[in-house]
Amino acid sequence: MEGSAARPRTRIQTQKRETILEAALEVFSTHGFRGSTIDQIAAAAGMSKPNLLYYFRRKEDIFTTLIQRLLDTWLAPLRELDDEGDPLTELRSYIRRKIEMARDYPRESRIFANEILQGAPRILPMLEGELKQLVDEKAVIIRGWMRSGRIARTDPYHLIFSIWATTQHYADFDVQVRAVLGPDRGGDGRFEDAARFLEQLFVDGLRPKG
Amino acid sequence: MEGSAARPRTRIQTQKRETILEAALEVFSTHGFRGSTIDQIAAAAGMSKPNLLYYFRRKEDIFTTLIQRLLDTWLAPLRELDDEGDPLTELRSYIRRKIEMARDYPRESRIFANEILQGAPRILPMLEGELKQLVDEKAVIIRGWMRSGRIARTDPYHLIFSIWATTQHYADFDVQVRAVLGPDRGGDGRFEDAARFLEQLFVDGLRPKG
DNA sequence: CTAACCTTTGTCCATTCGGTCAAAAATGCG
DNA sequence: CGCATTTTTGACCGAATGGACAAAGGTTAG
Repeated sequence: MEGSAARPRTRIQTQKRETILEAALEVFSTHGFRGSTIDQIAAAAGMSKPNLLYYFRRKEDIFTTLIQRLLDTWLAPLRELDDEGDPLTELRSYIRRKIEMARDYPRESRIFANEILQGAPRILPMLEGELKQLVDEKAVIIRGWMRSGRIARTDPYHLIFSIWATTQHYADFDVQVRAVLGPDRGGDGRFEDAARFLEQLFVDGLRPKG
Repeated sequence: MEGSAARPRTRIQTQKRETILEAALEVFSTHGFRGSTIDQIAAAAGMSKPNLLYYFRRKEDIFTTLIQRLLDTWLAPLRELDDEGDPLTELRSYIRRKIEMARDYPRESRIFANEILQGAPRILPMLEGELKQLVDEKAVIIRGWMRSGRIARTDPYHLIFSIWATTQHYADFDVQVRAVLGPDRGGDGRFEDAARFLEQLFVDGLRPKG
């Protein structure tokens, strides 16, 4: 049977494909799609290039499979934003979850950043579809909070963008963050500091006036 | 005489090197260093590959020359942050300048983003040197404003990071921003909307309490 | 055991890419 | 003009890369 079929049958296939995707995440996230080679991924996965190509016919198949799977994980925090909750608490939790993801899953963040930076040639449909739809939904919720005066009136889309930007910054631009903070402050504490700063900024910035 | 010498003598050399750097900015900013080819740059500059290599011996020489020149432009807005001015006004102007740069010079932003995403292999010294030094200076100023109670107490480094992140987001992730905003709101107005949102967020978020 | 199927590998190929080189063309100068 | 210097180009090279393929090695069920 064809190994690279969409639905792997055997346990060994599932497992090896998993190994490959993990290796691909590592490689793609640091070099981008074009900068990564099949050999690198194969080496990281501990197998030969032809063997890897038995499980995924083309380099691009690895990438698209990987990124499709990642998108769900990546959007999970926003999905959890709850209409029913207290607005400032909800937003604070969202920020905290996003910072934790930047800390714990920086590769996932970087792989998206890399792709989008280059014009999102392979994932534009996802951005215009799944992503836009989710953001539209949540923007309605946020606007509702604003209308009822529970947070300050502002643009919900740019609010979401700014949360994405500030939190993912600590994954995507980690080298720069550490370079600027220097050896003293660039340690593990930087995520906690960032979380505190951002929660303060957004909570104070969004607290309803008057 | 050797064309690729550090100091070009003739007018034609200066001019052609300029043409190459402009073309390189275009190419590097969309594909990153590794993803860009000398042929692409040569084509964009309207000359043959060997001719380009007459002016710059190696691909990396083009990149480092370009990025060294860009750094000054890129840091100019932060340099202008003035000790003497009114804190909130100064920060508001800084944000506005940065948004304008994201709108008018997105390629410059992307070239840095690309490089840093990949671990800043070619510019790490600049980040640890020039950049860190400038940020350290400005952090002192900002901390002074906090001490005197003119803005809320918080972490000046993360404040600067968050301004970078939010403003550059509109250059680096432009495709995503436009995809999410959709055809209606994704037009030219998005930068103005972003500027308004960010000024409000930071001014309200930093206004001294009590 | 053996036949059918799954997995792995060595080898090979066409293309792309960074870079070289020598020769040709253009330019500047006395 | 005539010579020297600068600029441009076509041809070429070795290394890297994505991918194909057939043969070899394993595994499993009857």
